[in-house]
Amino acid sequence: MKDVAAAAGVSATTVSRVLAGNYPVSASTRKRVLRAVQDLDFVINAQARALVGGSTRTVAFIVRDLVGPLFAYIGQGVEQQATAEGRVCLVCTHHGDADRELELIELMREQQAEAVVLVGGGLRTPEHLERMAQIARSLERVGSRLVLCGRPPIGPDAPATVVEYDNEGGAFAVTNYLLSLGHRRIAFVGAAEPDHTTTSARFDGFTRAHAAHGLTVDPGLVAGGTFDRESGYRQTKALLTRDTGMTAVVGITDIVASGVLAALHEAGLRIPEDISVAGYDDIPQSADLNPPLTTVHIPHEELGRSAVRLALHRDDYAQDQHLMLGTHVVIRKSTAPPSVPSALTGH
Amino acid sequence: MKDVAAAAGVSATTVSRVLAGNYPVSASTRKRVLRAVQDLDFVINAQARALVGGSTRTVAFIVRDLVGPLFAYIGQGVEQQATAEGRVCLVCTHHGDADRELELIELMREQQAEAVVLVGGGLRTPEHLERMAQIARSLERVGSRLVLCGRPPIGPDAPATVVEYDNEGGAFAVTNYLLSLGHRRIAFVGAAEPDHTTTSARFDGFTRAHAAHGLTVDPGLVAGGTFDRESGYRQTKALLTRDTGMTAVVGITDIVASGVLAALHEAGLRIPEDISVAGYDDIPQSADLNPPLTTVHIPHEELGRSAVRLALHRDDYAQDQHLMLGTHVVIRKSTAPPSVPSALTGH
DNA sequence: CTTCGTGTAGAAAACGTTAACTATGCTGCC
DNA sequence: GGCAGCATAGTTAACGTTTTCTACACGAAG
Repeated sequence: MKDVAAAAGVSATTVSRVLAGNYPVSASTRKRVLRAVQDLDFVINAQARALVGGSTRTVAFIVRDLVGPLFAYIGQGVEQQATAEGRVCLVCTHHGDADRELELIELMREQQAEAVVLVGGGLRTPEHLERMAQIARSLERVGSRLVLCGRPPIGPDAPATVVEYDNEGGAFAVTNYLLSLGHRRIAFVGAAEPDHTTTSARFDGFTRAHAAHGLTVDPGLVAGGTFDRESGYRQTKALLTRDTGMTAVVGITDIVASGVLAALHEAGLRIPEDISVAGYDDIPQSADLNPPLTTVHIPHEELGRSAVRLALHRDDYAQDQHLMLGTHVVIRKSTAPPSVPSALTGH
Repeated sequence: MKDVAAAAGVSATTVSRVLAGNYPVSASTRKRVLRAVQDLDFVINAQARALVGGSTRTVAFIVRDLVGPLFAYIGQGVEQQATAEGRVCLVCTHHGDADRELELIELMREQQAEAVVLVGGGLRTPEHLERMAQIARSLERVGSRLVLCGRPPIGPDAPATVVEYDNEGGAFAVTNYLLSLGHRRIAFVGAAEPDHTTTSARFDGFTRAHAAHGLTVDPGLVAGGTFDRESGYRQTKALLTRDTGMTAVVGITDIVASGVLAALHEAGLRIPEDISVAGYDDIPQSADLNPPLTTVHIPHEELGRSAVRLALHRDDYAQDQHLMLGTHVVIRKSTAPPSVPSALTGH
């Protein structure tokens, strides 16, 4: 910048003012400065500006993986809103490791991010919650803001913005839909990690729908596993060997459901004639699966956008730092009434 | 940091040294400092450190969209390698706007990113190439590095790291495969934007394979469109109304191919019995399409990792700043010999 | 007993920018 | 003509680190 100032025959302050445009500068001076900026191909140093200006104009988002379509869509929302608000985006992945997640938040605190958006579900043990609350307070102290996007609040005292969706309600709705079709033996694939907010909320909805129909969930129909396709495939294989009498399967995720579908196809079962399948998330490619998948829609992008919007304008939205967005079932071709409902009901 | 120093009864210099660990500090002093850091919940200011230390330890990657699975996988590679090298990742999207892409590079120059990775194909007009070369030089001047990931080099004089894959070769191979099966009327969907590197390379491979069989491409079988599913769907609809006699379709992208499949299904055509379909990219969900898609595999993640590795260690890999990774055809169920090959050959 | 080296600590300058303050030359008014 | 007020530009300090240089004490060697 000194070089530019010298080339234009002015002081550094004037250059700064021309670039920022927040102070009157005469037209001729402005022209000379701009000319020098061009000639020297000068760009401002964002670090130095942040150091004195107070804000880095940076939003961080921390996500399980870049490749999971759900995360990608939420991430897209975060990025778009951040860009729209003139911010730059930092991104990190933790691959499902809760401790790594905390480390990353710390790293983002060093980076002085204006907001740190945690995308997707997370661990919910008392210790982890306590550490998270502490981190939320640490962030607040440096003027940053913790944002939970797709995850329930940490606690009443922790300063955090929360934008979640009705996870449990969606699971209730899709399970209820299957039950209404006449299914009584519904498997749930992907129930491991009971301390994970997404897992527990979805399983709770599954259970509550059964209860609403006066039924209890058969533990033999509950399979564990992780959030990937491979897991859905393997767990379904295992279920099939056990002769559970299931007529429908709910995958905890569309990705998991695609593994479920693969295993069922391999076993020669027709979908939905022989067995119904439902997923969760409504990722775009669900419509292209074979058959197109019945699932629960989440307002992915809106989730990400709101997260950033609320966090950056938290003075304007002061009393509104907890948003719950709705979910709804999307019925496609992978679900139908069971073929011999009465015969199986009493199983 | 001054607070920590005061709390520990030492100077700021000493605190810095304890944290950096690059200077001998007595055990007792270290303990006191660490204690104060804990008590005050201190984190270093990355901006200030970057300002004096010279490096921001930041890698930027600029991508069309976060949600395209191809980009996501390459991005994943970038992020992983950057993290492995102790860097932090900045991400931006340009949604296919080439000018916006240039703006973003400029923005990343302000951010003093150590490397700026451009993911995916791009525009290739003379003017754009010239501006790009200029930007590459600008980046070099501030110690940063332009990295082209999945795009051919700008020119011999532009300082850039290039990690590309054999785009044209893959298109040749998959087209050649269809021709070998006996197809003679092969449509190409997604050929708009002829100045786009990805489009032109893939179309060139398509053309060259025809030439190798002594054939020329019928312009009536070449459909335009963009890189999304909707475009594949619409273009295929249009092709179907024109009675082209096509027995196979190559989608410029797996995403486009999924739209092609949808349109063909809707028209009541069986795949591959009535018509074959191939895609490009081998995104993971291609295996779950109906039917599983024959496509061209790209080493997505390796592409991203190499890009970062080469850029950050360009003194070690000085003479090796242009890498070309291989592609290969993945044969699945969406392709088969044409049902009445001889009848259509002479079309 | 001086001198030297070594281990540890601090002071001061520097990084590139902005903000608060100060200075200069005009214009216009009494 | 003197002076208030305004438009424009410059000076200086500050942001939070690291780095370079300097300082001090202590033990060992001559």
